[in-house]
Amino acid sequence: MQYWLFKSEPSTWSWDDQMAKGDIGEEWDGVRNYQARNFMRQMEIGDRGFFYHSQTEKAVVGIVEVVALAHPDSTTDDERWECVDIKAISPVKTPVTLEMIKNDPRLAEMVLVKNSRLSVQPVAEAEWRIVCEMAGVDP
DNA sequence: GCCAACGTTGGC
DNA sequence: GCCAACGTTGGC
Repeated sequence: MQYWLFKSEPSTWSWDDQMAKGDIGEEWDGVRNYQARNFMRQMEIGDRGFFYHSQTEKAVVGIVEVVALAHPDSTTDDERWECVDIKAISPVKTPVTLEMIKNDPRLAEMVLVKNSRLSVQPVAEAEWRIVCEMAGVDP
């Protein structure tokens, strides 16, 4: 089991949009970055991830689960691009803001801090537990 | 709205 | 295969 972080602009695809899809989930499409795509190829069914709102909110707002392995991205004919499907598991009790993450020295190595532009990122197990604790959800 | 950081593209 | 130019992202 691995952990991930999915970043989205709420004006494009928000946590509310994701929850509205229920257990069926939705493609994490639109990724046009090789690093992000390669991480999605590594994902397995049942892997968990944080749903992060960039731009206005800049916070982890929900927990998601991978429900489909990487497959061609239906929004393009370009066969280079693939994506997984994810479904919402639960919202967090307390959104964990980027500021909170930056202020915790234990999270200084998070990709979110080190490479803020990467839209799909791996999360270390220790980081997962710490952020879950801050968010008030079970790891 | 600005700007820094980064990734991608294309000419050589 | 290098590197300059360009486009995009995201924090501030």
